[in-house]
Amino acid sequence: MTCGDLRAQHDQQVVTLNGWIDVVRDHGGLLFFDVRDRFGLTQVVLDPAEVAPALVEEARQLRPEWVVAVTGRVRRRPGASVNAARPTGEVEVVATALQILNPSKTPPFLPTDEGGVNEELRLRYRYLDLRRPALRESLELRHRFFLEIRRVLDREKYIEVETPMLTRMTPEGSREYLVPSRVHPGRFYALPQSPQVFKQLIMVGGMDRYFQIARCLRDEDLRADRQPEFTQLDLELSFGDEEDVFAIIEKVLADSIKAVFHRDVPTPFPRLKHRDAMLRYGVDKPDLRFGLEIQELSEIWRGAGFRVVDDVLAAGGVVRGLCVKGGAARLSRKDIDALTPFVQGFGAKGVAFLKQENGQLAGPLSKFTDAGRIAALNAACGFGDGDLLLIVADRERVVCKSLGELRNDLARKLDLLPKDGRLAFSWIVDFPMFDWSDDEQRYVAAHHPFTTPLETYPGQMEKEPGKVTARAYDLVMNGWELGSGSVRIHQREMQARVFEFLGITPDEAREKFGFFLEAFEYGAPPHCGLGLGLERTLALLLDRPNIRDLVAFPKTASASDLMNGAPSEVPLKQLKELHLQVVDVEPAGGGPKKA
RNA sequence: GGGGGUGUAGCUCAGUUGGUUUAGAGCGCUAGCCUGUCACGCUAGAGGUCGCGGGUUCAAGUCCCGUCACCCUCGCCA
Repeated sequence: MTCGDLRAQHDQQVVTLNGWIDVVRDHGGLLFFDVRDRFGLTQVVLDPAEVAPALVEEARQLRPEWVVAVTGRVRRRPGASVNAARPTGEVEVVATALQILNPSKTPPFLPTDEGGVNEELRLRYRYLDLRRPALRESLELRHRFFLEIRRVLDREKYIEVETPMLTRMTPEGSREYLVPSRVHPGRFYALPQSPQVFKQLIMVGGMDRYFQIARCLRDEDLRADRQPEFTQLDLELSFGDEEDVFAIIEKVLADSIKAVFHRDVPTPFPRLKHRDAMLRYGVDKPDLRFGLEIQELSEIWRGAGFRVVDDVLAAGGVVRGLCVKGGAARLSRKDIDALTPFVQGFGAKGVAFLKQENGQLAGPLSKFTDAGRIAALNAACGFGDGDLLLIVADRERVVCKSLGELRNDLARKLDLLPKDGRLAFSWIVDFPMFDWSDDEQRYVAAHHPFTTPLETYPGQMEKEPGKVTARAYDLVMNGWELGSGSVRIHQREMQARVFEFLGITPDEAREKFGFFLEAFEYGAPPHCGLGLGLERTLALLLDRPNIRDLVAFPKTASASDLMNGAPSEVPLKQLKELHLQVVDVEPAGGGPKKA
């Protein structure tokens, strides 16, 4: 019997409840307390007229968070004392025996504290935080969501296969956590940034349809939507293509979101070419819940005499803008001025604007705007009376980033986000195969080097690498990247060409992933797949601003665990065993450093 | 590595231009009273190195410098 079970139908039953004292209401004579467990809350009553004085005395010692076992008889509450606000509010348990299983110190915060508690404190006492309803709900929904995903995939003939945590470092990709080998001096395992290599080998191994709810670890700087370890739905299938991946992922999400959250997910998800996403939304993870699309305005402003614009266009840059309908009145001069430092944060020089109010043009662009340009703007984006046009001129990359971030910022400020809990999923497709790296002065794989390039003619990769698209795709929802995947290269020759183009020599390739390439010489099937961040998905479904509350024991932005103190120093003896020596370490703790 | 924010009682916060009484409030805690509460109520009490270190000043929670922790973010995250 749990603390959430009892109803009027249990009247007169003798039950024992185990749980935590939630609150005590001592009336001097009558004494009430609520016993709480994961399933609910039940009121217990002691009446001095009915029970032994010793029992009442013992009950008076009770304090919040003590752990008890209470035995008593269920009874319907007298008329006016029914509490309709609680599922168990029709009944109470008349205690006949009380066992204190464990007292509790006064906790730094109570599960019943409604208001915000400092997150640092919550993380330090995470086991207390877990008693709070919000976190309990998160973990229960996480459990049910994962369970549903497994059910759907099982029905679709996918099998879950676990892959190693102690694995081999992979070149490229994110920074990895390393684990020193005791047995092999100077050698290290890496913790997997994802099961990428293994899942492809599982395809070579003939499993046909694989998935895993897999832990991934990345040693990169953290954010609200990034933890050093997180959980992915990792999936791979053989003898299929993009369409099969889209179909199964859409099914998994639609079915499990319907089952667990009772929300409808319309399928198929819309698809957007990467190039169009960048043009229209400035980012590769657009929030499609609102419009306010970016407008290409280079040709309209060309030759208008605006020096900044002319210089940018002459240097091969672009001019783009956002047309804020009704924005002339909604954004004050002060609001608009504040946008310049905002976009400067993304590398732009500033924002120029044009306002039309009662037929009058205003703003720095007005003196460069003749009637022809007004007409052109009207045709391009419907710019008219009462509207505000914000433009950024710069290199394309900077313009995209600035306007993309500005678009999201304005959506918040102008309240453009629908409040209907809409889940705007989309597939971003046709990614470029290669990105030019200024740092390394070479092309790097945009997704990863096992992604199939899609050449428009043989040899395009070598001739026009920047124009080759990749058979890679991202899953985006409400402006968050939830997952990404690709059709993998399964033929040795194509893999060799990609490596060669990336400047990975055959020797290097053999040294770094020889085992992987070798596998592909033994009958690798065509295959493709995807990895989907499950905490991010849950955070969006539950409208949580960060993913920490989807994880039982999360880490801080500096990758510390405030509860157990990880990462910790280790005894010298252990370092020696691992053939490690720590150098250049600052004195530990917050004390002053020795001169 | 860069930018922004926060740090005062166990918790959530207030604290004016640097100075007035002993740095406050609510919740929690402790004690007493209370027989139908359910955030029980009433009365009283305890509880503070103002994150830490330095500096300016007759005087610092308040100003300056440094530092630590946490949050948000840019870079980064194939």
